[in-house]
Amino acid sequence: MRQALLDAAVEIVRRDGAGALTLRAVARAARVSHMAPYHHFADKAALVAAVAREGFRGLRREMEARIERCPDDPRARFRESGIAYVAFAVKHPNLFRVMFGPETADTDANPELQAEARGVFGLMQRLLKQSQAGYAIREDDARQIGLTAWSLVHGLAMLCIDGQFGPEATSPAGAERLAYAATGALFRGLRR
Amino acid sequence: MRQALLDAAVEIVRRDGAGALTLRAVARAARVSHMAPYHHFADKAALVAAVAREGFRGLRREMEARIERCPDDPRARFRESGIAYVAFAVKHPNLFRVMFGPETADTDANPELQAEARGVFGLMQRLLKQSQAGYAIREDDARQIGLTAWSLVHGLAMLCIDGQFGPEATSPAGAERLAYAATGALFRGLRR
DNA sequence: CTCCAATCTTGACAGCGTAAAGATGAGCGA
DNA sequence: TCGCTCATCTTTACGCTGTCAAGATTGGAG
Repeated sequence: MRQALLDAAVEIVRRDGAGALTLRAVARAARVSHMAPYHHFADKAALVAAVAREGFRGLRREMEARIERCPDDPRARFRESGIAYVAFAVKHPNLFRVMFGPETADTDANPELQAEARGVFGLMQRLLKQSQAGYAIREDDARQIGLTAWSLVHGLAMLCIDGQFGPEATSPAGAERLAYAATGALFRGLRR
Repeated sequence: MRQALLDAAVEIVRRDGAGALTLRAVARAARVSHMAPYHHFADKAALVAAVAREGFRGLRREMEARIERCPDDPRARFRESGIAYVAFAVKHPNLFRVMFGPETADTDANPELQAEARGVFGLMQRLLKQSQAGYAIREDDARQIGLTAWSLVHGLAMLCIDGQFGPEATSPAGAERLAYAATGALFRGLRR
């Protein structure tokens, strides 16, 4: 039952955005009374947090699937995880916005959600360290570089789904092209 | 009157976040009936867009003020504009979230807001071109580099105010330190 | 069989965005 | 001066929302 409600909530967010995510709409989709969800989620914020958690799990799954394409090149694995990050955002923009939306942000009271988010960053961090072990990346402060890389792909993802880069960036192909170029620039640096 | 309503709306967002932004609350703050705002804003989305526009103007003002610190170093000016971007987000997190929030994102029907956003990117783009003219940055596809830089500072700003970097990143000083490090990494590149 | 705890339902309330219609009042041609 | 017009503001009302309170159902432990 809880799973049915959660599935319905994710489906609503996917189709109509976070603004359409309503406890009553979820209850209707699950064909129960408008108060039934309260026996599985404390309040609306808890439901939103559960949706976000589902999103983080999906993001992590797609990142892990993608880096399996190149098991032997640590540097490419690190880079591809970032590409997958942007691709996920463009493929599931509404879900991505919920994952980093204001309803979710102040939920410091939700350690499970925070753990899931840290898991994504942890994956990138692990890939970065493996890249450094392969001597393909300078061994500067690993955390600082990880933060920089995360910021780059996160900002790219956000601006893509906000349409700030134009409509061509909202397609997976266009977004991935941008992500390849941006991560390449980060690897190389901007100097001549 | 319209300005009074808008000021009240900005104040509410600043203090209590976008969730507290309500047509009726704005009307109460301006001591008018709950329907008076409709004679100045078509609907709630228009009010939110106006608040976001105000935010973009403030962001641009802070960026322009900051780059005046170093009028002679084009490369530093470009970099400082990015630092100011992150600093603004941390200083006005609720406003920043409205500027890039979902209510604002789908408002492609609001060309004024879009123009204001493009103005911010245009400023960064201009500073980048001036950096290139000074031969301190390689003259690759300027738009691509601009997009990369914008993504980096935007993602850094978002993750800072989401608390993903921990509490120390939510202070202006901490966020600026992160922004210096991240932009430095982008300039230098990550290779050894 | 009984009882209890978990689960679900019904009903109510205030707050929200917004539609419809009435009130107010300043500006202006006669 | 009168009376019209139009922009502005108010009042009232509707359906939607999240949530509280209280009753109904039901399946398993004693």
